[in-house]
This record gives sequence, C-alpha cells and structure tokens, in this order.
Amino acid sequence: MPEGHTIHRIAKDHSPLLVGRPVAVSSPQGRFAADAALVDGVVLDRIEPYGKHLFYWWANGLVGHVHLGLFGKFRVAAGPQVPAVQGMVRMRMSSDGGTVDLAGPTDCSIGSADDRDAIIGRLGPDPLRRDAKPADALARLRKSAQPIGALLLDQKVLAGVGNVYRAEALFVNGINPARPGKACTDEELSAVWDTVVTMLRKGVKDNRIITIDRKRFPVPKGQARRGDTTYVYHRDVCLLCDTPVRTVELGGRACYYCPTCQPR
DNA sequence: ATACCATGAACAG
DNA sequence: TGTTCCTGGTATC
Repeated sequence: MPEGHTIHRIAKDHSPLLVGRPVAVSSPQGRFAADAALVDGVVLDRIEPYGKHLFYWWANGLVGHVHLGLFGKFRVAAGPQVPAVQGMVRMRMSSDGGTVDLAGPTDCSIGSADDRDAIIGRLGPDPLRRDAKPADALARLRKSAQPIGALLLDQKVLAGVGNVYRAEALFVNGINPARPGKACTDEELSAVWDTVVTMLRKGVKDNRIITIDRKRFPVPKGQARRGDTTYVYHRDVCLLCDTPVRTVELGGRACYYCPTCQPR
C-alpha cells in the first residue's frame, strides 16, 4: 500500500524490465483500452516518480499517468514469458524484459507532457527527489493555521507523505498533530522535513515502512515485540512509553499519536 | 455469502 | 463536509 516510497521503488524496479524497449500495452479489464491503444508497441523512454504519482514517458511524445490511490497494486513477472491475467488488470505492460500488471488505481491514463506538468504543478516538493526545494514546503507549513497533521497529508504542501509517515514523523519530533503549522518553530518544521526525507528513503530501500530507529530512540526492554515497525501508527500503545495511542481525525483520516510523547 | 476495512484523492454543494 | 471511485484481504455470519 502506497506512500511515496512505494512509487519511487516501483519506478526503480520496473524500469529495467520495460525502459528502452517496445512495450505491448493492453487493458484486460477494459477501462484503459482506448488509452492503451495510443502507446501499444511504443518504446518506453522513462518511468518518472513524483510524490505518489508515476509518469510514463513514451517515445511518441505521450505521457502516461498512474496514481495508485488506496487500493492500486502492481504485479510483476520478470522475463519474456507473459503470465495469464489474474484478477482485474486495468493495465498490462509487457516487453521482452517482463510484464507489469496494474490493478485498482485511482488514475491510469495517457496524456501529454503538459498534462504531466499540470499535475506536478499542483504538488509540493517531493522529499525523495534530488531537485526538491524544502523551502516551498516549509513556507506553507510555517504560515498555515491548519493542524500540522492535516498539512503533512496535503500533497500541495509536500508530495509523497501518507497516513503512516505523517504519524511517525510527528511522533519522533514530539509534535502533537493538532498543533497549527504556524505554532511550530522553524527548527521543528525543518526537523520534520528531514525526518520525512530519512523515513521515505529508508522505505524505498526496505520496500516497506519501518520507521523505528533504535539508535535514536532505544526501545525499553520488554516493550518491543517481533514485527514492530512503527512507534504509534496503527498501534494500541506507544512503543516507547506504553501509553494508549489515540487518534484524531485530520485531513479526513485518523492520525495516530501518543498523548504523552506528543503533548499539546 | 456478505460486510467491512485499508498507507488516497477528486468532486459536489 | 460528505460522497464517490478503485480492489482485495480479512472478519463475520
């Protein structure tokens, strides 16, 4: 399930299978069929990740857009053998390097480079991109009266953070999610940005979300269980202090936090 | 067999 | 603010 790290990892993993080759593009499920025909058999030049979005640069000048949303998933089969379709496959991309199937995306469409620019124009900086300018995100956080928990989910502020990383990034910085952005210090806000960069990069590397850093926050003996991956997200009690975790609805979703470690 | 839930976001009003 | 859409895994009957 996708936050920004998933998207960057997908671009990394799928590129060697598809980029630089002609790709057969189809839509077994049907809804992408008309668009698929626009790029069927065309060489794929690049897969570009930005925040939670993927862009497919085709050699004929068209640019595909995929947004996984909450349910979107890829299935990959390396090698030239094309596997049988399983389940609802909106888009299938197949080359002699491998086959990639996409199911359940919020968006899967073919457009122009201008369409791609328009989408990115609506997004804040992506902490995973080298060209990211944190100043843009920090300025928005600093001036907003909105709760920081809502701001971190807002893709116009910064692109790629989802419900897990927002909770965890606020936790390790001891910030209550309901605190307005403008009530945070510059130091706190830049620490949050740095945390998000570190966490997302680790997510790309691990190909999953593990935010626990035992060097930074030693976990009390007996508190940790095998398989723990977060401090507060989706937990009953705080990993560090055992206080019951609470949630507050922010940005339309439940934000997990520890009332002890993140006082108001 | 059915209900419900999930790391998301666009759109209506 | 509420509604809608996308899929599949797990829980519940």
